Amino acid sequence: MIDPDSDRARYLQLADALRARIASGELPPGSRLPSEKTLEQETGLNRSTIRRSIEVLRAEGLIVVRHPHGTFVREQGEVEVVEVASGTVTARMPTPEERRQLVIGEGVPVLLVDERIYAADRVALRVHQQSPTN
Amino acid sequence: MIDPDSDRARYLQLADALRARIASGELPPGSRLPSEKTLEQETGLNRSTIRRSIEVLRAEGLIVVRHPHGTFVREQGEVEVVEVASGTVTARMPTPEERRQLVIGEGVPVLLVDERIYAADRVALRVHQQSPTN
DNA sequence: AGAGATTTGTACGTATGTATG
DNA sequence: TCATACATACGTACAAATCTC
Repeated sequence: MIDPDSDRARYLQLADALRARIASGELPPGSRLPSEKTLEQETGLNRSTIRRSIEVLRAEGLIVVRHPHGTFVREQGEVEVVEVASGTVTARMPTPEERRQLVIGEGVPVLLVDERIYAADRVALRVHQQSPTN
Repeated sequence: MIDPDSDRARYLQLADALRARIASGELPPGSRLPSEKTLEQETGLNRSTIRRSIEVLRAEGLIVVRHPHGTFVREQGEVEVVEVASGTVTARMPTPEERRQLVIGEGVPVLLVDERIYAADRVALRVHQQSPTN
């Protein structure tokens, strides 16, 4: 599965492989990835290299690591819809303080609506034209 | 500066220290951080540990690494304002493909407006009160 | 309560490669 | 050619948190 002679770094190859297994549904949301030890055995890679792959997927917001339970495919929870009539909307990664205060997982950006801030995995913004078509 | 006996992990202590130096303006946008070797000497930490700190700041979108020039405080470039009359706005980290196609740096999320996608460090959304005739 | 197994977290060391100036 | 600086990848050891017996 991993080609040590490839131009592509091994940790990226493994990240690609795991990402593909998630995207395909083989590893559905909530499911646990193989443990680091298992991945070592399956791939022949060093544990440090395995962990770098995991870091990549964490930064992408694809997985969450729960110590010492394992590494899990992120589940999408309830999304609150916030109505926005006017303002400026931007997004960025949260500061550590914002991460703490709003309890934001790794790899999850924040949505900024003027002065308001929302965790992007729990809030979607609804921009109306005139009246919502409900 | 780094307390090896602290409960807080050393790589997080260093990340905190560098983040503070950036926030204070001591390391302004565009400036180069000390090299890994310099940080090793200054902190007494192992290079691997130094690099973990750097990774933290990269994931936060605070810095960019240009191999082999150095590590630099991210500069905010021109921000295009995109007018949005209606739709649903969300944000998430980009996929690797999106990163390539849109040339998005590390630690930069994307803004999704229905089917449209924008790099969050180059685009801000302007939501109208009364929409123009689309 | 205790022991042991499992799994991730932290931190060190070492070697070599890649890219730029 | 040489020096600098980041990148990759291996290895080792121990710690922390949780679960099971």
